[in-house]
Amino acid sequence: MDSQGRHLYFALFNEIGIIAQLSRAAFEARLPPGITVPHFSVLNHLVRLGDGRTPLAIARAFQAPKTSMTHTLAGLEARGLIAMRPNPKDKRSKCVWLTEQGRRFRDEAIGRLEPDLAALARQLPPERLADLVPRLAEIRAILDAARDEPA
Amino acid sequence: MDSQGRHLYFALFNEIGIIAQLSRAAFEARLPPGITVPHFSVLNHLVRLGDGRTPLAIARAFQAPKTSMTHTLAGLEARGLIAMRPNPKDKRSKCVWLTEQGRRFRDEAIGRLEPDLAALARQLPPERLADLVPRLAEIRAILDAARDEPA
DNA sequence: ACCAACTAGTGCGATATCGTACTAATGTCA
DNA sequence: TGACATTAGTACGATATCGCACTAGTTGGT
Repeated sequence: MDSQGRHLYFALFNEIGIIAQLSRAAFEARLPPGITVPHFSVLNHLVRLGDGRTPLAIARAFQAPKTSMTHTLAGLEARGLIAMRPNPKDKRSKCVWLTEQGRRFRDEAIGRLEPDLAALARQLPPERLADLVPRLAEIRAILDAARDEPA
Repeated sequence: MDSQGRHLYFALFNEIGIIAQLSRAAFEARLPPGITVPHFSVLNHLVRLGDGRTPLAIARAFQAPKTSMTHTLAGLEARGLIAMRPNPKDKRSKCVWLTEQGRRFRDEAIGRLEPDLAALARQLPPERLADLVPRLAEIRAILDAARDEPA
């Protein structure tokens, strides 16, 4: 591959890395101190797709290492936003349940993000980026599949 | 904004976050231990656009906080890949210069990344994603502009 | 029923990220 | 020129990320 072709991929991942960084910082600026994007994302995930899932299942949904998820869940539990209960089907495992505070927290967080999302939507109308999500998902799937393959 | 509209933006930034994470991990797996993507990116930046820049200029090019850049540059200097010299135009400031090892290191790193890039290019031909880069750059610019604005 | 291979979760350690606060130097404006 | 605001870089501290290695529990083949 020549320098031109290489540069396209570098540029792509560079933009993606910067957007991830900037969007994360913007999100966290609207969340209470100590609450990170992963914290919120997990709450949101559980509200949208249902709670009672295992830590590993949640980690996989975010393509995140399970050790990172342990840490994120510990933070949520310490703040009373989730409760971890033993998994009756597998004694090694646990199930993650939302608490009342957890649900309320997620709703309030979304309320606080609303003005920024609205401002963003004004500059970037949904229809202008709707096709982006499936295309990015395709790239994500390719990278994810390549993860445990031979060199 | 309703739940549907919100979800589109959440999905977008979620995909971007995951891609950033996966691509970063894949990159770093091909770099020597202790060398991170930011390390490589800075070397690559200096080779492509010229060295002798100040730390702050480099930080801005990556939309990164200057404290993070201090840390990244310290790592590169400790490994002998760059040299920091005083800036003759401003005694507060410094200039970052590539060493011979730095240039060689960057070339070798690209060589090690080559097989993965080629494999990626097979699954994601350049023409299928060429339009993605400017569209992401637009999003990046919007987020960057929103950074220091009032709530 | 047994034992080996595997799996879920976590403790630990190394390192990255980045905000705050500081120092030294520069710019500005009267 | 003097005083004040601004800027470049860094030290420091708090926290996030994540690989390795370990424990407890499960599974599958015999």
